[in-house]
Parts: sequence; structure tokens; C-alpha cells
Amino acid sequence: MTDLPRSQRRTEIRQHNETLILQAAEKVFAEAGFGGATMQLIADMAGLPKANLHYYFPTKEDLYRRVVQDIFEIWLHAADSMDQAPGPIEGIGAYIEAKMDISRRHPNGSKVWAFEVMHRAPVIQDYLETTLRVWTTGRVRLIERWIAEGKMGPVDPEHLLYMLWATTQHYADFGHQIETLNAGPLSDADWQKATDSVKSMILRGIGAF
Amino acid sequence: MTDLPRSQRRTEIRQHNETLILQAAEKVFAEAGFGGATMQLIADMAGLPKANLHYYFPTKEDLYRRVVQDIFEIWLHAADSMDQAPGPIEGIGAYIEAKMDISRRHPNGSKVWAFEVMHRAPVIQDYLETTLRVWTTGRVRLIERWIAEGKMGPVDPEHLLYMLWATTQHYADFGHQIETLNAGPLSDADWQKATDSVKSMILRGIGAF
DNA sequence: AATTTTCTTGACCGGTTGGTCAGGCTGTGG
DNA sequence: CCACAGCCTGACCAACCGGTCAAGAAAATT
Repeated sequence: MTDLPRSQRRTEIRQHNETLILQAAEKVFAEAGFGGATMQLIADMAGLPKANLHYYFPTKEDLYRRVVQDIFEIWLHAADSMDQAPGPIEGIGAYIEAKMDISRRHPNGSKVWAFEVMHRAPVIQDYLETTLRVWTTGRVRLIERWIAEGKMGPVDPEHLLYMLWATTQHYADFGHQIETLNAGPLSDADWQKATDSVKSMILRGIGAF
Repeated sequence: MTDLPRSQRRTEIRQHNETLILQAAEKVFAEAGFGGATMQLIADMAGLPKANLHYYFPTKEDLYRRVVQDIFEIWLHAADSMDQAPGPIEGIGAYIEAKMDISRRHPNGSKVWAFEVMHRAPVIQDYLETTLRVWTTGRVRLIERWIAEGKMGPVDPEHLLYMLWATTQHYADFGHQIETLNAGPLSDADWQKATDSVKSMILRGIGAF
């Protein structure tokens, strides 16, 4: 840590401030959307002058793009658990757990993604058409294989994926609604119960036993 | 139509223009969020001068509030099918069909609602705490009754409701993502398949047979 | 110590936004 | 024909926004 090459030492300040800005930006973009967010508000929340933001991120859109990309990376990573599973009980079960965990820990990221997609994805349309499509077709084949092997019922793989995304992300995107109905934030036990409920209903729904 | 009292003839123009504005507003708010939407854009889309909007809706927030309220009414209405059903197969099945139909016909309304909730519901928080809460507890009791009568498995009623909302609204809120993966808009057959998939997975998931 | 690169920031600017308003228009009632 | 209430709208404004820039502080390199 103390003896890094010059070029890496330089980037220490940069990385520190970038993450500071990105954290503030994620929150503001999530709570106000792209149009409603202001650079001034992000700057205040990050504790930096506004002009400093433009030093690290030339435009508002650059900053926004980074926030969206970061979330996308986290989600792609969450799918690793699904891959080398022997069947849907372990694979889809682990995927649900991973995504519920992300909804709890990165609710703002999930919201920013939702905003972006609802806006017809002006910034990450290419991601949808390339990376996400490749990812999806891969898991569709995996599910089809499980069906062929009799490990689960003959459900439509794509709609199963949509259901997985919808149910898990709902706990982040509509967290405020859930908390209002729940008369307060969800406790550890609440989250566990939510995860168990989603898991059992979906696994039973696809006939995986 | 030709011989109405004066006071009603007057309100005809008013109602016509209000719906014109509300339709445009729903679309613009859905595609840009509250902060990103501009009164000028709504006016252009409605084919009216901007000043005319402020004649009918004094502020941007008033207009926005009306849009959100209208959607909420539609959703509440959709739940009627669930009430006088003999069991979950008919009740929840009909509810899913009704909500999928709304997702198809009012995708923008669904998005505006999602925006509002993600913003921590600054405008309709009271609705969440009163009307929605009452509605929810009523359906929770209905589901609990079905469970007690052995008509479905012992699932958690609240998380079942969340799953119903999440899966059905996902086809509206994330319609762009689905269309991208589908390489084009969903056809009649696609929507039917989606509805059937959701219905069969959820009904099986809750053990309703 | 000198120099060069990176970082910081207050002040500023053109453009846009929500909202206002005075004056004109329209059609209905007397 | 007049009067009047509701409807319409071009022009305008203060506030705010994203982004720029020059000048300097701090840090790294020589």
C-alpha cells in the first residue's frame, strides 16, 4: 500500500472522490430521476463544490451512465450462483437469495435502473441489446435443459426470468410502499420471511421438487 | 347532446380539454418523470398553448397529482373481480388477468405510479396510508380465509399480494426491456402467453387446485 | 528548489423552466 | 344589441440549471 507506482498513487485521490460522488449521485438519481436530479444537490450531498463534480465527470449524463453501469455489473455478478447448480432448486433458489440481498443493500441502484428502463433506456440501450440479451438466452437454455431433464415443470423460461426480476426488484423499487404498509422499515426477520416466501412460491410454481 | 343546460354545455369544453391534457401529461410524465417533464412538452403533445394548461391546472404538481390519482382509481377497480370469487383459482386468476390487461392498456399510468412511489410518494403518501392500507388488509383477510378453508396452501398473504403487483406491473414498467429482448412489441399471442404463464406459475405456487 | 501535473473553486453565462398577466375572443342570456 | 362569464394566448419574468473558465492550491516528479 505504501510503495505503489506513481501512476497508481495519483489515482488514489481520484478514486476516493469518484466513489464519494457516485454514492451521492446514486441516491439523488434514485430519488429524483435524471431530470429531477441537480448537480448542485449531488455536490452538496457529496460535500464538494459543484465545479469539482464536472472535473471528474464532464457532464451530468456521464455521471448518470456510470451509476447505471455499476448496478448492471452487480446484477450480472449475482447470476453466477445460478450457473454451476445441479438443478433449479439450488440454482434459482440461490439466484433469488442473491437478488433479494441486492435489493436490500442497493435499493437506490435498483431504482436508477428502473428509471432508465422506463425512460426507454436512452443511455444503456446497447447494453440491453448485447450483454443482457446474451445473458438471457444463456439462462433460457439452462432452464430448458432442466425442464428436459425433468427437474422442473414445463414453464416458459423467459416469463420465469421476468417473474424473478419483477418479484425481487419490487422489494427495492417499491420499498417505500411496502414500508408504508408494513408501518416501518423491514427488519432482518422481515427480509428473511420475504425471501423465503418468494422462494417457496416460485419454486413450487415451477414444479421444482 | 344538443340540448343541455348552459352550465353543462360550458363544462363540456372543460372536460374535453382536461382529458386532452391528462392524456398528454400521462405520457410525458411516464417517459421523463416529474422533474424531467416540461409543461411546454405536455402542451405541444396536447396541441394547446402552454398558458392554456395553467388555466385548467394551476401548477405542474396539480396536473401530476390528477394523473396519479386516476391510475390509482383504475387499479382499485380492477380488484372487484377478486372479491366475490368462490376461491383463489377464480379470484386470483381474474385479478391477474385484470391487472395484465391494465398493464397492456395503461402502461404509462403504471410507470407514473412507479415513479411516484420511488420518489417516496411525496404526492400520494396519504393514499398509501389510508385507501391502499384498507384495501390491502381486506384482501389479506380474504386470502387467509381461503387458506383456512383449505383452498390454497399456507402462503404469506402480503407477500403474495406483492408478487401479484410486481409480476403484473413489470410488463408495463419494464415493457421496454421486455420488448428489446423480444426483438419487437408483444403481439396478442405474446400477451396471452404472458398472462397464462403468470397465472399458472402463481396459482401453482400458492397450491391452488 | 524548481517544475510540471493534478486537483480545487468562486464567479460567471446562455438557455430553459414554471408560472403570470393583460388583453382579446366566444357564445350564451337578457 | 349589449353584457357578462368563461375561455384563450402571446409576451414576459424571476429563478434555476448544466456547464465553463481562469486562477490558484496541492502534490508529485525532476
